[in-house]
Amino acid sequence: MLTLNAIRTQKEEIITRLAKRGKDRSDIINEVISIDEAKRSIQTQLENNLAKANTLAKEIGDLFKSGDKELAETKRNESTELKEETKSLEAKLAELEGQLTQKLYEIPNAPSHAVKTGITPEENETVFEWGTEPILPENPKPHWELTEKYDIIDFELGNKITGAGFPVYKGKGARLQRALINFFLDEAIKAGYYEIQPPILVNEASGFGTGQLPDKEGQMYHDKTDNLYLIPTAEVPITNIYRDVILKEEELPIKNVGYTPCFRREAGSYGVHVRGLNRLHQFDKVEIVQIAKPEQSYAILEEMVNHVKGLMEKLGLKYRILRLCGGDMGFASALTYDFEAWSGAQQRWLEVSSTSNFETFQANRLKCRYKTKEGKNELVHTLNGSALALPRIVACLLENYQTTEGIKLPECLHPYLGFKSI
RNA sequence: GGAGAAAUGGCAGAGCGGUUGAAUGCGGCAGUCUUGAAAACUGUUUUAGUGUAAGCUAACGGGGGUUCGAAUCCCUCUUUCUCCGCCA
Repeated sequence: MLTLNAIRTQKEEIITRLAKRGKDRSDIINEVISIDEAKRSIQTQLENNLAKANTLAKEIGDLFKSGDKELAETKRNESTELKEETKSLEAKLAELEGQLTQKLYEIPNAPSHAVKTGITPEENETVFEWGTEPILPENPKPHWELTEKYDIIDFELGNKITGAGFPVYKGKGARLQRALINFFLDEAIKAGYYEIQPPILVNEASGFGTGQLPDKEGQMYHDKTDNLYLIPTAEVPITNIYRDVILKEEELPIKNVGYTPCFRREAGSYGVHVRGLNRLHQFDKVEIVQIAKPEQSYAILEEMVNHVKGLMEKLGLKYRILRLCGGDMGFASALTYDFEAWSGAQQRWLEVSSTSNFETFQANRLKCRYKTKEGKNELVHTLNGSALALPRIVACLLENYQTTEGIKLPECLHPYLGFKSI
């Protein structure tokens, strides 16, 4: 969430930046400010009361010791009265605090200055393109036909075991998954990332920390017995490592990478565009996460984008990079680049990575700070990106590398695969 | 799953109803000494809110209660440890 301090001191700027999401939020910002003012005034009264009560308590203690029972009794009554008042102030304060956090939770992150105002995906800006249209045989097959033809991914079997959106990878299909995961992890490690294998079930506090809760409750699978959530992305457990942590300045930036399965309920998605691997309930993803000092975070975002570019180019997949417009960005993001790979047989772009700077939005919820050289604690910036999400990469690899003699997979994967083609 | 014990500052570890935001030790930081370092000595060393500031307030796992007053008593939740059972 946005910091109260930012809302108080840079109100106009925040309103301007929020407007990039295509909706005016000045009302809610003003509400926050007025609730905060009311809250602070109550708080001052309450603290004065408590100070009085503390003094009285000390006096009473002394009076009892010196044996002046009568005066002690008088003061005791005085203190009891004071307590009534304190209770009602506490109740008011709690209520205002509740309102305040409620409002703060409703406000999305303020988009960075580089972000274009807009609402729909059509308004995203293409900032980079690479690669050429793959040369395919006559009547190229979409991946869901190829997976069936070569018997490498079985959607029907997944239906039987679990349900739609949970495919079974078989034989070379399973090995391709494993190869991609290892390839992505190794590339990240070469780039200086530290590998983490986190839990894939997280508690409520972690869901709040990265912003999935309270809003996107319905997007996650929830185990009610133990009140745990299946992660929609490794971002959740990996970023939550730093919840309630004060880092040393020299530790930053922290670069972590982790492979996890990801689970998304995808409530409300349907239609041809979700066929095959295009949209799944369970999929594999390698995620890169960085924790940075504010002044370095945008340079780091570029570095992360370059890392993903390198992966796409080694895989030889035609792709483009979009800078999302305000309205298409996630709730917590200040700036997001989406990578889309070209799917030769479907003749459409598929999103394969989303790389974002959250600035202090997550850090504020996480209470993740670092101690500056001057000894002050300041919120860090958090960033993350998919590097990469597997299913659509697999779809594009299968489609774009299909030939009449089989699917000839790119060279960078050969050492990981143990074979060259399917 | 059953039985028991515990949770205090960066760490270790006192305190068990009234100058205890918290003894003591270690660690960290600054200084004295030294050519430099070590040792020794001296000082300092949590976070958040509020206020121009002095200050005030809150926090001893979380939440609630008793009391004029709680780290200290009571309830509850969570976590950790030990023993037993089960088990990849």
